[in-house]
Amino acid sequence: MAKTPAPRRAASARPDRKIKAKQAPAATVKPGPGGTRDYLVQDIIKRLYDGEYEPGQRLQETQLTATYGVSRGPVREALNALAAMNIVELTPQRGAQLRVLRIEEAIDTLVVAQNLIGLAARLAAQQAPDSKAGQRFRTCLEKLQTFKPDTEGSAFAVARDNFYAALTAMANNTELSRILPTVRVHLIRVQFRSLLRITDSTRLADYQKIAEAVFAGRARQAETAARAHIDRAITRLKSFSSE
Amino acid sequence: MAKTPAPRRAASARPDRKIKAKQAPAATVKPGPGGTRDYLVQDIIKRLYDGEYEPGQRLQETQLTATYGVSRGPVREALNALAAMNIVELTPQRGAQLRVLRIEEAIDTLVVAQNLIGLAARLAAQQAPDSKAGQRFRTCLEKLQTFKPDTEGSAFAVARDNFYAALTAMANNTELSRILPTVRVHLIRVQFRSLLRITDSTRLADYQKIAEAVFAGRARQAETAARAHIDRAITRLKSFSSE
DNA sequence: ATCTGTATAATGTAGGACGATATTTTGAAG
DNA sequence: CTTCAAAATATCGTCCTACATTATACAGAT
Repeated sequence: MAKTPAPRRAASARPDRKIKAKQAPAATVKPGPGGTRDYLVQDIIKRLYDGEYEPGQRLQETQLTATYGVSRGPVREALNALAAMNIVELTPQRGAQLRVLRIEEAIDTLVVAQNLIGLAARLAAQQAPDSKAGQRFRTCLEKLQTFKPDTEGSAFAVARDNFYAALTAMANNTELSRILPTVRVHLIRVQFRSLLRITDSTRLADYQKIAEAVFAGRARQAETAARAHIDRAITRLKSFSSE
Repeated sequence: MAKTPAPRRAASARPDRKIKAKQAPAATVKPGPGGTRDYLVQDIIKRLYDGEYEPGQRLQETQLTATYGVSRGPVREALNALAAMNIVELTPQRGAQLRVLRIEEAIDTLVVAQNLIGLAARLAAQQAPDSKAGQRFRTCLEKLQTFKPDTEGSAFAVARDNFYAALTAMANNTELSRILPTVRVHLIRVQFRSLLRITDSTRLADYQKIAEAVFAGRARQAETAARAHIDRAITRLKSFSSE
């Protein structure tokens, strides 16, 4: 095995990887008081999804300061927020590094997501299907079904996020609403997209099944369906981790 | 004579609650580089457990700066970290306020905690009991048992935290280890101490039962025991919320 | 070649400053 | 006297500078 080492600072160990320093000064952003940190967080996530930043890349305060035209204070706060979301890894005196999920960690995340989303489905099924949240959930499902089964890209990702968000909202559990968005399932898709593609073939049917159980008020069945859906991804990843 | 310091943003919504400012200068702390923020977080939580801070109290940066003898930077970072843990509520331009849970929110939190801790117990039971994490778990259990059944205060809270942390560590799921500490079950105890006291009578037995199942490798039983333990608190709270 | 000490770079924190904003207080109008 | 509006005040959000601490890189010694 090659060294596992975390190339500490400047990837001197692998000078090959030239992470192109951002070039776009990004026109100093100033969305208003209190919004700077959130903007940084959102933008860094966006760039990560867009491939502009890649897992493993180090995020240096000075560099971010220059990129966004803000001072170190908000930058540090944004990095702390990202660390709380498990998107970056903070090491004392070493700064922030975009997290790279080992496949085992991805499985761990999915296992937790499986439980929480299963819980959400169960709770949602116990709510009135015709409530405002229920109707929103129905709308999100229909939106999802407008996509072809093999659709890729951010449009479907957004629709899926909305689907889960609506499911969570319908569950009507404040703590669940707080905690579920911090489980960064999407990071897994960013990193393991190719491995998971196959499991996507049945996803629309899965969503349908979950929704039907929810609307029928069958809590247990809704939970089972949700868990089964995520279980496909887990199984798929496991088959690669054991190789 | 100038009137009392005119509390700036006195909780206008509830002016009744008299909050006394802390007085202990707390001797400037300097645990080393990188440790300042964590120390602040831990100490604020500790004071909350000890009743020195109470839910609803506002935490002002200037005041914390004076109390701990650190600058605003680390204070702000600590407050952000506490917000990520849902211990304080941050409002733009209004600062931090120790969170007050409505009883329904407390129940929501316990429901989520029930699932996650149940998951932790199940996973832990599937691990080797003699592993390093297993031994640590055993140690934490023994430590817990040294407390009298009706113990109150931060010492027991810390021991219980360690117990759950050890259980989680034994579960060997990185995502669970990240997410479970952000579910602040103990805040509920701080706020609803009187309502939950009765359920405390059996807690030591509950912990024992969980640990036994874990060490015996009975995953299902471990999960059930963990869920049952938290279910007591949920039931208790529900009986008050429906009144 | 490996080890060791120094130089360099980046983080962690301090402290001061200023604009923006929420709250309180003051003042005016009814 | 009550109600509403404007001024006063306190606190937050951000910027800036500075310095100590610490990890890394590099050069020199063994």
